[in-house]
Amino acid sequence: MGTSRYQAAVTLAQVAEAAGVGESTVSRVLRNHGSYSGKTRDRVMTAVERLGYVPNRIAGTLASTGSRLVAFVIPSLSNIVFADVLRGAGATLEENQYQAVFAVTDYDPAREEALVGSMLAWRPAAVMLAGYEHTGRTITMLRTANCRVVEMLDVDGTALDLAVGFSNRAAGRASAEFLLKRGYRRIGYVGHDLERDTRAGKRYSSFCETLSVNGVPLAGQQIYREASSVERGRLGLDLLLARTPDLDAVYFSNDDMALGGYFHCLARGIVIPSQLAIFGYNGLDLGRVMPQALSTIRTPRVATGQLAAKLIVDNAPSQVIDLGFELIEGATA
Amino acid sequence: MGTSRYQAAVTLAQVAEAAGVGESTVSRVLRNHGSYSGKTRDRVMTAVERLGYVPNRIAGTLASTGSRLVAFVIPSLSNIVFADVLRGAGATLEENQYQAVFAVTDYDPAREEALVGSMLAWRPAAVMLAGYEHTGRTITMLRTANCRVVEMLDVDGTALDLAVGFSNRAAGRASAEFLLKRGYRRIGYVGHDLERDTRAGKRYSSFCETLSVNGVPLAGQQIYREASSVERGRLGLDLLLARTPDLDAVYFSNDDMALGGYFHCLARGIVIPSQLAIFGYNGLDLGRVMPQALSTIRTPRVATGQLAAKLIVDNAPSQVIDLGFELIEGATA
DNA sequence: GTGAAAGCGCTAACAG
DNA sequence: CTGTTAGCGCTTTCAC
Repeated sequence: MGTSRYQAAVTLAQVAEAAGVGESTVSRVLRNHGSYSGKTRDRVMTAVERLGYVPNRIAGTLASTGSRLVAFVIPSLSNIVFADVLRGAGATLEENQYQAVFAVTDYDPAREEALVGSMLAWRPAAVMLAGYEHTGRTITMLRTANCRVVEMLDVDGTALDLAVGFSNRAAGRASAEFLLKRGYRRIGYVGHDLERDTRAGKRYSSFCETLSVNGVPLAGQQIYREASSVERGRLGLDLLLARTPDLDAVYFSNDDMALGGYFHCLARGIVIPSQLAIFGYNGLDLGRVMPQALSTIRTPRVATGQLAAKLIVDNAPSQVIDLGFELIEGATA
Repeated sequence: MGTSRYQAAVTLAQVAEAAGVGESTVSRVLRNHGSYSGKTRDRVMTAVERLGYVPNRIAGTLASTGSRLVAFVIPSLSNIVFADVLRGAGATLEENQYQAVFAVTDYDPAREEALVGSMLAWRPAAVMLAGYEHTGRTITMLRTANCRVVEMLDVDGTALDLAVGFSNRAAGRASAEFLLKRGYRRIGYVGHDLERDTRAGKRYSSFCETLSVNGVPLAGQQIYREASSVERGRLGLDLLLARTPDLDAVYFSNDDMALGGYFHCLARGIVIPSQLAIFGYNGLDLGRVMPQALSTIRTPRVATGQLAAKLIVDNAPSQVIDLGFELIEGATA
């Protein structure tokens, strides 16, 4: 077993010989492309079955020009957002015999650059990225490569080729307008690494601007340089309230952070929303299940993945598609 | 842009010509394998830079015998468990220039079979699976293929080649023993699809057996046929308590389900743990952040991924590695 | 409807 | 230290 179990793989040539036909005939039958008689098909399939032949896609891809590989270069797998996108794309790609390959950048543009480079070495049909913020070299590589590019989960910027998502700026603005409409005036923010998660950064700045424009500047904030987590949401709210006890509402960078904030309130006996309102972002399922439904913005993550995949499969022309989002008026704000 | 932007990719031969050297020299320099002078290296690298050459790994893999592809065939991406495993494996694989490819089965053995088949077409160096329960054909394909196989997250069974994980049976037993030791005697279970998530099934049966052996049979259960979720945890506990109001503890199939149960108790004013104890499984970070820390079992998911990758990179002999787990005595049970 | 032959772009001997 | 030469296993003309 293991390393010692060597067994030369069956090749198409062997199948051809066993079936007593030419190689190209086997290839035609297997890909159901071109013409062949029912009789030959049976002979080929019998040989395939008997020998346990598994086509070698590496060779197939090299021989034909285009590959059916789609490369996802995403910031994180722990963040359910990207898992949702991948899930959305999965079905469509699979139906069309595409294969997904992926790499994780940890929100680091330099890593993204390196990973895009190594992905391109597989000559993928498309590269799928998050957002518009890439290094110059990443952009150059992508432009030079003969492949489609989809920038996902953002539409606030200039697309390289295709873009599918929604406006993070609009989401930040909508969140601010909602809190203002509800009458909150002492509003704080608890967030995670804005520099690297540029989409969270766009929501934040747009949120703040909207508050300012309405004469209600942000009353306090706690921003971590690390990734978001339930724990940082809880600690962040604790710290923020220690500095600014008179807040009446807090906007969190996402639902995970908001859940942490919710837990903090529960633990400290802070009544939601009368004493403190909480607002999140993402619209995760768990927000609906909390004792008080989380007020948040639901983003079309699965749909983004689905559409991104469909655009690639259909070889659609370059375009930007805004799928919008939905504001959930829960019970926490 | 898009589909119209065609640009034949630069090949190694072109680089060789531009640098005025042979193809194999370029290959050696690029792979830093074999010997070459500093002078030629510079000429090659200059040409590579100038032409923007990106090696074609498809061709490289076909020419050399072994591929550096590792295929992950996992049940789900929404379940953080598998994201953790992938995260663990990612770094090691990357350092060693391996590329991860993946496909999602949705806990369906038939889909697993189909996906393993199409993965094998890429001639991966290894196929990474969850658990031991596979169809006969899947097993045959895996045995016939000349590649390593790692079954992850379980050690209760017979490994095909390599296995890395922990004992789900032991985890179920430990959970039961813990609850008994704490004095609970009216114990219920709320779970998700046991037939497909066979690891959850093993925990369940082992949990029940342990209770029975100790003369405290399971007092009630609510089992869904669908995947786990916070929502099903909450609804499940609601239904279970409606039928069996006198429970003093509930074992959930995982932490997500347990969180749902926790939310239900909060919403209904059920005091934890005096009125009802809650016990989960997985040891997710959020369990520590809940107002009352969740009592659960922490599994080494990232470590499983890391080790699985390391075994492949090191081409280790066939073996089964039990990484164990840790019981977290939280505040909910 | 079918086969022969020429590559796809690279790596891996093997000479030199 | 470097160039030449076979392939890797398949797809794709192009004849027949």
